[in-house]
Amino acid sequence: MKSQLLPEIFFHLPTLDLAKALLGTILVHETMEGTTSGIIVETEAYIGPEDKAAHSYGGIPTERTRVMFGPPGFAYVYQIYGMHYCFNVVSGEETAPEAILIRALEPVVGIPLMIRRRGLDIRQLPDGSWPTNKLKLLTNGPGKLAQAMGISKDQYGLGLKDSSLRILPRRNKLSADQIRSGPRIGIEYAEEAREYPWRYWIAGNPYVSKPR
DNA sequence: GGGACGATCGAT
DNA sequence: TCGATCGTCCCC
Repeated sequence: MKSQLLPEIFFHLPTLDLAKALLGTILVHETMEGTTSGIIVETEAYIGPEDKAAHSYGGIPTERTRVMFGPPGFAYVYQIYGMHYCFNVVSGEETAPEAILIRALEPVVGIPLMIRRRGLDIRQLPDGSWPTNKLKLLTNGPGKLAQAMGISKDQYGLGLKDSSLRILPRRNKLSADQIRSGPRIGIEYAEEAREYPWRYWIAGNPYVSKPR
């Protein structure tokens, strides 16, 4: 039987390739409150030290960014605007401080727990399904999905291959025409780097934060 | 020690 | 378009 875990080499893909390869994989988090999971539908690559938008720009590690300067496949979690957390997959070898921001998920497991963590009022339809227009509010943005998944600084540095926070393989490979790309979000300050088309998402997926 | 700011979100 | 809210970073 095929392993349910990703092979170690997966995380050693070049960062832009890994940012695309992560689309369609499953992010799982097991906590005391319960388990949640979702399909990764949107990613952004940050390629320090040359990328002015990357926290590793300039190549000098800080206490916050030190995990980016280690091997790939570990969690880089940081707080932004004093109130939100963002979750990243460290990529690149130890000489390359790179990471991939996970920007949106399609909820799969633990939807009631996600709803509770997000403080929203979302109810099942009479047929037992969830309304997509409401459900997307759980995880269509990096701060939202971290809150829904229960990800905070406590998960900083966890190995993503097989710990309580892990990424599992997708069942079917996405074809190239199912992947879209464009400039990254919220980095207007980054001069020439703001144009780099390093945001990737699944075409037509309703859970993407900014569908274009 | 102090000041400026941010890979966001949600209300207006 | 704007305010919330505070850890991080960098300068003094």
